[in-house]
Amino acid sequence: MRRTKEDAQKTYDAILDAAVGHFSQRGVANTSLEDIAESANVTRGAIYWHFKNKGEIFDSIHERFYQPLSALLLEDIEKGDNAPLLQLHNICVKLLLDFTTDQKKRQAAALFMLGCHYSGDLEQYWDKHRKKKEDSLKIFSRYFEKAKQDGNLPASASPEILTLSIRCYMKGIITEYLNDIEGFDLENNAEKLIKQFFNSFLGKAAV
Amino acid sequence: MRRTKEDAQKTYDAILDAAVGHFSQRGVANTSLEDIAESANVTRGAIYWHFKNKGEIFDSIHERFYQPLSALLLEDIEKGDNAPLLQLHNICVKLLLDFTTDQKKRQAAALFMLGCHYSGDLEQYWDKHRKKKEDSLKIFSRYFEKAKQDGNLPASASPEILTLSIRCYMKGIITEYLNDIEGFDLENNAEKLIKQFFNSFLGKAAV
DNA sequence: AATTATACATACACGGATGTATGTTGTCAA
DNA sequence: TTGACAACATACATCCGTGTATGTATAATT
Repeated sequence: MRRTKEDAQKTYDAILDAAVGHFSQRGVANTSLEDIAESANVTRGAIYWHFKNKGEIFDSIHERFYQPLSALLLEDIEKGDNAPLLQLHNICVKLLLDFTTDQKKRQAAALFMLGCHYSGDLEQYWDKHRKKKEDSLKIFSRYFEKAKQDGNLPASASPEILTLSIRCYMKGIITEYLNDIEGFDLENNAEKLIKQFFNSFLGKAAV
Repeated sequence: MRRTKEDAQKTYDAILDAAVGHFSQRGVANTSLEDIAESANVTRGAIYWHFKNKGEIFDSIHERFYQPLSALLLEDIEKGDNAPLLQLHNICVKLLLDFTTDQKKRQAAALFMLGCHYSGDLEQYWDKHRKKKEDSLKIFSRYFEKAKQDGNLPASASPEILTLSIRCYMKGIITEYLNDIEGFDLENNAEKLIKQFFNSFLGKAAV
């Protein structure tokens, strides 16, 4: 039954895919390794060969999910558009609309935003995952600081509050959507919701 | 060992208090009835006498938490202020600040917003709990509809989008706060964040 | 005052999940 | 071609949580 390296990589990926599906739907704690193994068409033996335990699967999923996200954000900010607020507006809309089409992203987001309690076995990953999250969120603040420097923010508007605000807003939209995907028409409302936000400190013509 | 009615009520409450603590901190699935019993200074026997199983504890917590919340919102809207937007602004700030002082509300919110997956044993409560949530959220829309009728909204502003927007915003603020209570200075930022929202369709002088 | 039902504590039976130990087979290197 | 090791599958031991059955003392009932 010994497979080639590519075969092994396939089962590795299959295990992660199966895990993300179960984790996002039922939560990490409610998912047994047998559940994952069955969905991946392997046995628990395969899982224990590739991973130390369930926590390591969880952490591997996090890496696979956050790396492209961080890369996307970094790439966008360094593209250096000269209209940072419009740029931020667009990437927020893009991020939201991505969820409507990409099931993998939906599952991963549901997992890390709703499906996991960093307690017990997962507690050891809390600091690590939080730092990665903070790094991504810091990028958001750069858009506002840039806009402030360019004089595109009202003097009364604070980049710090705006950063916190858009962060919470995005989080709320995503979690409310993920909580009831059928009942939340994100596809039609994503841009309206984001525009609503940017109207709060800009004239409507700005976006 | 047979206790009086009031004694029984006390252990009932102690069980719920203990349960909400564990549930919010470690998640429902990661909490055993033994954990709850120990914190409540009883044995699992007491729990099984008062509740059918863990799911029923979970549901009882929901009732104890949502009833006062719904009542508060209903009372406020029927008070019938003639400045509905200011009224909504104020109650949003109040709801947020409540979390900074009331640990019980914090725990309950953390439980239902972060700590539970309505799968397995809890699946049966999903519809019921979602309907209660929807009922509370409908109240939010009444503020905007009232403001629209009074002509206090720009013609371009849609009450539907505004309702969805404030709902997501509040959800995001609360979940981000609960996710990292130490790192999120809600006490100082609650009003700033809410004002930030209401600036989107009112002059800054309005609030 | 005797009985009964209440409000639990204790004890037990069971399944299910985990982790490990061991078996098996194919692959690749020498 | 033949070890040797990689990539699993299988089998086993153990523990933990649940649910229930039973025990028990006391409050309420009569």
